Amino acid sequence: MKHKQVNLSKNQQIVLETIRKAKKPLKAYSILSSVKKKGINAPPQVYRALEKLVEIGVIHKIESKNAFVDCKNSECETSKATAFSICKKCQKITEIMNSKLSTYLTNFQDSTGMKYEKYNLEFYGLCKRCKL
Amino acid sequence: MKHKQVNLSKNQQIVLETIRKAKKPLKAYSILSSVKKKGINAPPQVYRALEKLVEIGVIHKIESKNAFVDCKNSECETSKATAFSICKKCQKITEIMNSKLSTYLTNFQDSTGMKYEKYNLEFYGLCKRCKL
DNA sequence: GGCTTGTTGCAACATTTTTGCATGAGAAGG
DNA sequence: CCTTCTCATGCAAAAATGTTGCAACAAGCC
Repeated sequence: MKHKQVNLSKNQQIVLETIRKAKKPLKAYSILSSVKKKGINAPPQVYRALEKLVEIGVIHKIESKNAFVDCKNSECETSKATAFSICKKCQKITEIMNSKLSTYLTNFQDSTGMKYEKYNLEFYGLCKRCKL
Repeated sequence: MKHKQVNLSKNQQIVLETIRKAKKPLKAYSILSSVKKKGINAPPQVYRALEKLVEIGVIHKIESKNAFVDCKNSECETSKATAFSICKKCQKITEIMNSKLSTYLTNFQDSTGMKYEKYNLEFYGLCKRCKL
């Protein structure tokens, strides 16, 4: 799977690297402490990088966890349609890539006449391993 | 529409009342300042009440906003399946009650074999009024 | 009464996120 | 080559959000 490359600033690259190397979603301060050795010392530098990375879609924010994961889906250029499964026990988080689901949700229309541009869906449950 | 009633403690009732009277989602600290006159003075009292209220399903948390709304749907006894639309401009938030959607999502199965017990979906866009 | 269980109140702390401002590096245009 | 503009940087500080721990209280029950 090929990673997307855009013009990222130095800080953005460092933060993105850190998230990509992690096996699980990272919180902002855990990112901060990881990147201190690389010269990023203060929260705003991390938050600014995260904001940009989310905007261009290379990472996603897990809203219910305040944590960030990299997007494994080379198709999604912006984070307009995201879905995750979250194991309540081991906290494992997986991005759901299911075209039927995304088609369904992207085309979903409610009764209020609102036009949706973006959605985020988070499922909770027990993963295969924890279910035993 | 009838409101659910369970054995709520005093603080839980106060917090729930406050949320029900509000026309929009309330943040925890805004609730706190509203209820100071009623003798709730510190964050834990509010957070504990919120936690319980979410658990029994009478309010929901809008994860991407850290805000709480009361559940208008007398059917939903626990907050196992929630969907909201959020206007990016006016911030108006509406709970989506659509049985097709909830059936679809409740029965959704991804490829990892995980069993979902709960989901939360948040749509973003422009509401009818802001679209003009 | 003594025991348990759950709620309350609160101080203190921890975590997460934002603001504001001064500096610096690089592009665009004269 | 110099100015100007823009955007990224670095950082202090604060604001906003959420948690822990503990002491007290109240209600039920044997």
